[in-house]
Amino acid sequence: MPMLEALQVKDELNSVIKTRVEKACGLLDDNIHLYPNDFRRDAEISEIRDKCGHVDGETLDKDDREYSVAGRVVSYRSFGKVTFFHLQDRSGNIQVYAARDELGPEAYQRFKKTDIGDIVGVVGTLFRTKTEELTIKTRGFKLITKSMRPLPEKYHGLKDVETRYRQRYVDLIVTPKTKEIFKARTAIVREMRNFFDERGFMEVETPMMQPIPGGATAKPFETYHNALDMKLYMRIAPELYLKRLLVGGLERVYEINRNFRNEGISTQHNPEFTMLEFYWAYANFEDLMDLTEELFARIAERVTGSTVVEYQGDKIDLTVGAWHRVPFHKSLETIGGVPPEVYADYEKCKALVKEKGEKVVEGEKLGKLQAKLFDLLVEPRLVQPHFIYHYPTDISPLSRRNEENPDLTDRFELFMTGREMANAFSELNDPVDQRGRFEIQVQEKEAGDEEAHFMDEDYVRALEYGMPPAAGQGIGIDRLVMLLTDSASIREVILFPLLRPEAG
RNA sequence: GGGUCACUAGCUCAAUUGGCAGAGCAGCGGACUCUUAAUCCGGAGGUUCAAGGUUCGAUUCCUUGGUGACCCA
Repeated sequence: MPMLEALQVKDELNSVIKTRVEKACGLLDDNIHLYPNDFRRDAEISEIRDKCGHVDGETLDKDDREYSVAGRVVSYRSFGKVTFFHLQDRSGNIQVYAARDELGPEAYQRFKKTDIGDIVGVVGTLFRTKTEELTIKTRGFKLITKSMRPLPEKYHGLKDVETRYRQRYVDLIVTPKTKEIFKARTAIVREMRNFFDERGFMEVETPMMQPIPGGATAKPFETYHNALDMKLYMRIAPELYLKRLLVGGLERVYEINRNFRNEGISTQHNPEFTMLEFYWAYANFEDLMDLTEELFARIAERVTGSTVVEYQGDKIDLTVGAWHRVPFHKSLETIGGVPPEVYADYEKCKALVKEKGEKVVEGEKLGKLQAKLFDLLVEPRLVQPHFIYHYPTDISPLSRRNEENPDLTDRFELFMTGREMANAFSELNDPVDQRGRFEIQVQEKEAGDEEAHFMDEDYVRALEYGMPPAAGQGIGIDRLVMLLTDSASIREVILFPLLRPEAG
């Protein structure tokens, strides 16, 4: 039996798979194609439900309209001469009834070889069972794709998270919530594009492989181009390229794409993640706050049906106008409980950071210490949406200085559910100031800070041509999807999260 | 990077103080024409994550490693 050997997976041929392979061999012996591609469906399951979900059984019995549907067999209940099963396509599930009296003995005998997990095509009319369930009565039946592996248990489903992530294809078949999350993810991104397109923003794509990684404080992945004999970095942010486009006169641009950061993995961090970044000429960071409220409220409304969303037991109010706006220093004081005489004093600030168990690196600036206090004492308490604005200049190397206090920048970060959701600022477009800030970053890099910025001469040159005043923002798409799908881990909203190779 | 926990049949889970490794579902054979976690009868299914150690005897105790989850940094 060459088929059997050909299908054998050398170390995984358990008895269930073996039985299915043998069954497949039997089908081939009867000249039944295991993987035909000539069945054409004329309806998706949700269309049938939309059309006939409310039609009563008597009316259905008078209607001899036949539907052709295709999908995966996900359950099976056989009574000998009659069988019920559920068929699942991308749009939903429907029960199917197959009876020997309807199909004829030979066809029914062939049908009985169907396994759970097979993809089949069914042609039939609609009726209601004794329990009033809308059901397709099979007149014709065809195997479309033979499944060699058993699906997880029908009642408990697939519980093991490792298997769910590694074999997402199985998870998508058997866990309805998984499919919902990724449909929501697509809807969120689509809504986001609509929002910016309507406002005259142009979607662009900028390099993901960059000779100089920039635009964020993060450790990059390194790679190498052989033909050019050149070291490259996977981008940590598109920012500096998008702002070059402002110099070029595009004025309103956005990009939704992947960033890569060579840092730890957690329930909130995947090494590759998706960001929206957009840049808006002749606007400032306060305009961005208004726009952000509109954006979030609209997406939440369209995707979940409400501007108040439930996240891990908290009700988060995204309604326009309900958002809080608090200056960075004031948030340390009123939310973090750090008095001004402490956060404004370098030594006292350093002592408090150490007391809270965070280490202090030699030569670290006051702004960085304040940011550490913020992360420890303020961020976890920001459950409802908060714009925290006027960040210290020395941790904001690409932001425009505040006109009244040059030690602060016109920058905000957006927090909710105790985590950062967005980072935004009025852009620094003074090339002299920008060069100076890069130089300070380079010094920090030389002092051992792996996350400090590189000098980017071409970016400074671009600014020297003149970049219009602008505001720009980055929003983490994965975290937004987590929020709107009530997902506790970022891995739930990434189809294939990064995992170590399987053991063995 | 540190800590805690988990890993047993295809899936979901048991296994007393260290004493023959089990159940449900799926699958297989049989009965069954309205079930939906269908039901009934029968049989089958194991490198207990891996390697080593202690022991007469290890799923269980110890060591090291692997993978994952959660918490902390």
